[in-house]
Amino acid sequence: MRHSSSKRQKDANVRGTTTSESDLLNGRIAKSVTIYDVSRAAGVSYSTVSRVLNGFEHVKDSTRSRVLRVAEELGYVANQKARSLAGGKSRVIGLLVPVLDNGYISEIARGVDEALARSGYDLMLYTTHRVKSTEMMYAKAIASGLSEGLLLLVPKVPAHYLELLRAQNFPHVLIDQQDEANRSATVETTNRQGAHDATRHLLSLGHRRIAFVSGSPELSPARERLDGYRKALGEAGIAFEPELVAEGDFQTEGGRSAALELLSLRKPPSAIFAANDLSAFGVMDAVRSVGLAIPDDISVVGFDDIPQASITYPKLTTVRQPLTEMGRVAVTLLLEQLHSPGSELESVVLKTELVNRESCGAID
Amino acid sequence: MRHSSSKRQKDANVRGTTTSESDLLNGRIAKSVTIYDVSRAAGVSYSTVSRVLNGFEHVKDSTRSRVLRVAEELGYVANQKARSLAGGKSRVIGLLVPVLDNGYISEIARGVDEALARSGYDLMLYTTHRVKSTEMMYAKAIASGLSEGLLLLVPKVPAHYLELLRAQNFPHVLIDQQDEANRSATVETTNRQGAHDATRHLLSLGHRRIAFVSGSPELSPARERLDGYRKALGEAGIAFEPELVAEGDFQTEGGRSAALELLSLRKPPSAIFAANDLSAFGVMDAVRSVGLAIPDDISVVGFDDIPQASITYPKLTTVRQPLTEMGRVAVTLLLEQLHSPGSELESVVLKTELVNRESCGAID
DNA sequence: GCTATCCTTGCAAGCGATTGCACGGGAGAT
DNA sequence: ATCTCCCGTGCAATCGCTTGCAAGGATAGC
Repeated sequence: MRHSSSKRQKDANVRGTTTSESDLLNGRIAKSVTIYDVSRAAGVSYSTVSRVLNGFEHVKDSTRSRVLRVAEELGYVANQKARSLAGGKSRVIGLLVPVLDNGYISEIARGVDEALARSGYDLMLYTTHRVKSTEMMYAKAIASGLSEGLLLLVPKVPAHYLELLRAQNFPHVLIDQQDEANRSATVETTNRQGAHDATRHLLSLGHRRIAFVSGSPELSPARERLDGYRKALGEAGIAFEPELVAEGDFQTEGGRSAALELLSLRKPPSAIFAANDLSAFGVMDAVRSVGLAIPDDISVVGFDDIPQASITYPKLTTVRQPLTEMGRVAVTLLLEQLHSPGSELESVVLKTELVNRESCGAID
Repeated sequence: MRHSSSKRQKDANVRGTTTSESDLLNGRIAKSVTIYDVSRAAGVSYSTVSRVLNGFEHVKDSTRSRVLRVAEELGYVANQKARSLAGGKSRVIGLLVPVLDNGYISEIARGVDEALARSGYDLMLYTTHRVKSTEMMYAKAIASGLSEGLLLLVPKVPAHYLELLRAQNFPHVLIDQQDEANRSATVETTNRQGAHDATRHLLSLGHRRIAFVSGSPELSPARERLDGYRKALGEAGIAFEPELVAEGDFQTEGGRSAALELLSLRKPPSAIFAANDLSAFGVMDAVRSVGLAIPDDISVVGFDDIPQASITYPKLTTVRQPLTEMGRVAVTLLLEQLHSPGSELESVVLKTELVNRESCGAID
């Protein structure tokens, strides 16, 4: 029953000869310094080292500081794999995104990254590449077991997958997505209100025929924005005209073709509100391609306020979503779950805000 | 000496009662399925399971398929932590970037992500947040030991850090950055040639006073682009005028102020070549802010061809770097190092290409 | 001065996997 | 028919770390 210790002993010796003390002190870390190395150098047991490193309480101060000093000297860095395998924490959280190609996602990711860095967590980035394969996501994110928690910035998370996360009690937060079942923490924005604001802005400028380029209707934010648009119209006593709503897909190309469609109506709109900035860019391009000017002939409004929105010409008037803030808040929510497992699930709704730039003009 | 096996035995039994066979078959994966679970269910030893899972050769076909089937049925997914701890591969590679806020980086990251996904690797994203702390990077990327290799998309990698990587023989690839010592694999583009092409394009349009908004001079691509600009000028018999070079920083703001400076010269340029697209956007904005038109009064050329370049108005003429391709190639290079450790370090130089859009006009 | 209690610390077990070594059995060689 | 040799498989050890349990020492209460 005590062969284990002798095994360790031998092991330590072997390593001790391979990596000489001087090598270590030289900073020429040949293999890697383990807690055993530290424990030997500090003259304590490895469990004591572990306790010190994990901020355990019952350790004599002198011991603690000695261990800390030695660890520092040897250039010890914890092996996260081993640490988490043994039941400790990996300090890694995963971010699941569809793709990496647009400002919307990278801005949120930036917020996530910042907040994570501040809390000493590392970021594992999982991309679904727009493939909705439950198996893949399951396997990658949870079972491979590298991350302690998961941030889901995926348009439409398969219900089955969410169930899995809940069943396993795996900490997670949905970003910019409703949770019908209300059993997951979420971070959303005031989509309806934002769309309402944008539409009212256009109305206040004198526009009466305001078109809407929608997002993919199966996504809740897309539906909410359409709602906001209709509500504002209704309040202004303007009848909703289905022909003024063209279906887009939150992408530039979809915005372009939707706009082309709207522009070719026998009674074209004087303003186009796009469900997000990306499609607004397509709208702008389409407007110009038929020889119209922005904002003189047509006003355009977007949604999101991704960085590109302020470098277009004219600069895009849009509804700002606090993207990086959303990322940061999501991290906060996730960390709360991690730190106090039993606690109530929180959800946060962030405010949108109309950013008035140059793409809208008054009508007279 | 044989207590170990009995320990395993007991362990397996305990688990067997906790997670019943039916539970597993129901897909209600309570804890997590290990190779022990699979081995018991398949009636083989755990090492055989491991061999099958790792595609080892000497396993009877019938055994192999049985194990595979059982693993599938139980929903087994390898625990990467354990796997890599035990000496196996983690199938994770790290990408080190300064920040996440611009198209240049995310396009490359996209290429990296795609290539990685295709090869079944996961991506760990490390952000330096523009802080050049060797310690941090070292600790995060290598010592925490999660990644098998590292992709460095960092403007200026501290020499000390590179040394560390080499000393440890840690697989890595530098993206868009020269390696003076030539001891690391790199992926670069024809910066000099690209700048040369852009300048010649402007010359062919009749421009004689061509200004250059440089990038941060401590970065090799920035220097090379300046070189290409000067070379083209020289070949056209035009004297290099220092006042026509304004220092930028690869950011939009820097581009704006540099352009303002150039535009206020007593003999302002008729064309401005910016060291990258981001600064070109600043240039465009500055040009407009002084009441000039693009391309009628001033021609503008950028470098990179990030996605935003084609949504500006007018659309930006620029030197295209195959960004996603760079990411993909970097992955290829890294994977080669991973798979054949001893082999020669490769470096790749990708071709740039002038993309002629709308921001340049002829001079008459 | 002696026992009860808490503080410190060490040992062993275990996380889930890989892998060197060894062993039994069938195929090919003589 | 006997001897190699290779094939297929199992056992034990190990990766680096966390943590329950237990023991020794110091401190405090009586």
